[in-house]
Order: sequence, then C-alpha cells, then structure tokens
Amino acid sequence: MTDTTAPRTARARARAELTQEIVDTARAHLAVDGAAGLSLRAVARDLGMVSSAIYRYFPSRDDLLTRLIIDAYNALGEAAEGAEAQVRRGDLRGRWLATADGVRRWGLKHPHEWGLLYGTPVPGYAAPQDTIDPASRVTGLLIALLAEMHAHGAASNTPVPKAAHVSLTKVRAVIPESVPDDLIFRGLMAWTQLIGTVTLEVNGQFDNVISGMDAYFDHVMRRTAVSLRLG
Amino acid sequence: MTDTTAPRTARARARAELTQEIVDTARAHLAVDGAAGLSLRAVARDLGMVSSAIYRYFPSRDDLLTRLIIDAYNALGEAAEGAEAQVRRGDLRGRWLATADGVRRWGLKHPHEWGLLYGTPVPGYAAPQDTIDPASRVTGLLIALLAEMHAHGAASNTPVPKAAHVSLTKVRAVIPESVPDDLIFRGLMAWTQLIGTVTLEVNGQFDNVISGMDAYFDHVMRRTAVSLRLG
DNA sequence: TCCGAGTCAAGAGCAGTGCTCGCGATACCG
DNA sequence: CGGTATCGCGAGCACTGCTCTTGACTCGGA
Repeated sequence: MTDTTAPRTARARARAELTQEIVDTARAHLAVDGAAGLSLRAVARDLGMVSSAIYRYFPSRDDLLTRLIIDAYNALGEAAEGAEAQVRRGDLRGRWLATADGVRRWGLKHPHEWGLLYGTPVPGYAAPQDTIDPASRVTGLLIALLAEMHAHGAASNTPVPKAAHVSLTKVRAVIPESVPDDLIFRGLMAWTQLIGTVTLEVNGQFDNVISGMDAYFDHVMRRTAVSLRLG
Repeated sequence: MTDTTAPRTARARARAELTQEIVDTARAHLAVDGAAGLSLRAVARDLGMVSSAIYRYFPSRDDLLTRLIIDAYNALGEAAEGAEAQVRRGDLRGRWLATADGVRRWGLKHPHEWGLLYGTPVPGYAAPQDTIDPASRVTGLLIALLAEMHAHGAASNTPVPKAAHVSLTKVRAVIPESVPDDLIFRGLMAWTQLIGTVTLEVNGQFDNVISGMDAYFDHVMRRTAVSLRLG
C-alpha cells in the first residue's frame, strides 16, 4: 500500500500527480481507441515524456489497465449508487429501476470501459485481487435490495430443487441467511438481464432489432421488476 | 461470390485449399491466444510461408477475422440447431431447453470465438454485411419457437405500452405478424438471459459466485421457460 | 553544509506486429 | 507458343511493449 496521508516531499507529490496524469491520459485514450488500442507510447507522447519513463509508475501495460478497471468499477458503482439514492427508501421498485437506469446510462457513456468490465477479458490478463472489491460494489446494491425485499415481507418461497440450491453455496457467503433461494435466483436473473441488455446494446447487437432503445430498456426493466416480485 | 462449382485449374484448387488452411490455422491460434493475439505472421510461420503471402488471400487481418466470425456464427447455429432437432416437435419447452443447452455448450467449448460474437467488438472493426445472415441463424430458432408457441394457442396477451410497442418496429420485419407484442418481449428477454448468462460464465464472472454452473444454468433456463409461458 | 543514497527521465535497443511494394518464377489461357 | 495474370519471397516502414544503461537530480542524515 502506498501512503494514505498527503505526500510530504516535493518528489512524492510530483509522483502522485504524474501518476494521476498518466491514468487520466490513458483513460482518455481508452475512451477513443478502446482497450486494445491503448498504447503506452502514445500516452507518454501526450505527456511529453519518453515511453520508458512510464515504467517508473506502472510496471507494465497490464498494471495500467488494472488501474483503469478498478477506477471503472468504482465509477460505475458511484453512478448506480447515485441514481439509486435519489429514490425514497420505501419504494423498492423505484430503487431497482433507478439502479438499472444508472447502470445503463454509465455504460452508454463509457462503452469501452464497459467492455473492460463485462466484455471479453484481455488476452493473458487475469483479474487481480484488487479488482474484486470494487467489482462487488455494484452488486452490493442489488443484494441490499433483496435483503430489504425479504425483510419487508415480499414472501416468495417457490421451492428450489436441491441441485440448484447447492449452486448458490458461494453466493450465500455475502447474502443474509434469511433470504430464500427463490429470491436469490430472481436477483441473479435480474442482474444477468440488466448486464446482458446493456452489453448487447453497447456492442450494437440491438441496432437492427430494436428502434428506440430507451423505451425498450424501460419496459424490459419493468418486466424484470415484476419477476423480482416488485410489480 | 466465388465459384460455387469445383475449381477447374490446379491453381484455383491450390488457392481454395490454402485459403482453408489459413482459416483453420488462424482458428487454432484464436482458440489459444484469443482474438487480440491472432497474428498474421504467426499463422504464416505455421504454414511455412512468408507473412506477406497471406495478403494474397486476405486483404487484411480484419478480413481474416471477419471470416472467422462468420464461421463461428455458423458453427454456433449448427450446434444449436443440432441440439434442438433431437427433441420431439411438439415439446416446445424441451426445444427451448435444448437450444439453450446447445448454445451454452458451444460457448464453453469455444470461449474465444464466443467472445468474438458477443464480446467487445475489435477496435475499429465494423461488422460487415456478410456477418448478419449467419448471425440471425441462431435467433431464427427462437423466432420459429415463438411462432409455434403462438400458433399452438399459448395465449399471452398482456398489453404492452405504446412506446414499448414502437420499439419493436424493426424486429417486426422478421416475425410473423400474428405474434403479439407480449410474446416478442418474452422472447427477447429470454434470449438476453441466455446470451447474458453464457457470456458471464465464459468470462468467469460467476467464478466466485456460483458453484456447479451446470445446475445453475439448468435451473435458470427452466425459470426462463416459465417466463416464456412454457412452464 | 556537504555527500551518499535513492529516484528519475532519457535514449538505445530487442523482438514482435500489420502492411506495402518490387522482384522473379510459374501456371494459365487465347 | 507467347502474353498475362497469379504467386511466393524478401526488404522495408511505422508502430508496439519492454529492458537496460547512463547521467542528472532530490532528499535526508552526519
């Protein structure tokens, strides 16, 4: 871990600032050329420095990408949280719709970063541990929603076969015990519906299929709300 | 269009064979290194020729990729059709489950090709017209299913708001008129659920969430069948 | 105040990439 | 048989990520 306090020396301050400049420039390039087109040399050129100097701040291109991924997860999380926070707490359906809308808006605004999060993983790249915390931030919203739904008595105890129950073992670790299997499945499927719809839209797979994606998305998420017993 | 008949001259035959060899070698590399790692020079090396010679057969790397995409769409289509064809025609639910299973199996077997179809599009790459026919092959299965469902009287006429109705204008061109809006939405959402689930699984996003993906997928697709009124 | 230790940007260089072009050799066809 | 179109080859351009050395700078302790 680097220092959490403000940098004391001029050198440390310069380092922190330059690191941030590199990240910002890289993100700008990412937004234009996509992940595959992100070039360390181009970033260095923009900053008026030589390519090898970048390696003083990021040991490899993948590490720079990792940083961008973490930032993207946090940005998406913030966007979703911000949208969801504006809805009255008791309006669970409204909170779901706001979350979905916030996620979609962010994705459409940052298509390449969306691809970084939910698209094809980069070649030999394995998501390091640092990314899983920010990644779970968005899903945390949904989990909170599920817990409140159950607490507020939205009883939905459709029985679940044993094999399906077992498949939830891992996810059980981060969800309150009282939430029934049935509700977890509804939540996972709603989440998949959301990520899938946005991914297909961002990748242009709806281009020749749907006209007026706003209305389509809205209606789909309303139907998904019904599946969540929030109808 | 190239000639549909068998090539007459030795040169034409050699050209056809070598073209196929290039595609096969490229697909092998794709399966190992992914789309970003596909190198024309490496393919040429494997074939014992010089890199520039490849350009006699494919004008650019993107054109080779396009060919791989088309082949992948067709392979996925065949896999899905093959799985679906083994179910008794009258068993609509079974046909849906078989299709879903076939799609998933193919995706897990060819993760990089799946990423080519439903993952992040490559940098400056715009899917050429040639890809849309094979792409719609898979969705054709679902459309046929929807039409039969409606014909067999699985009435599901939940009214759809006007804005949502309008968003279906384009897709209406390839679906029998009699199929109601409600059913189209169910179909699109089921399709999104399928593609989304497989994409998330292929990209490893379920790794720390679900244990026993087979059972999870099966249960999710059964629930989706219920949403399709095939319960 | 001075001086050693740590940090930094720079530059050359390696191995790899997609792609272009001119050169001969060769197979095809009128 | 002769002209033409096709083919593989090799050199070369501009680019990439990354490594290593070199010389200059800053900082903190004596």
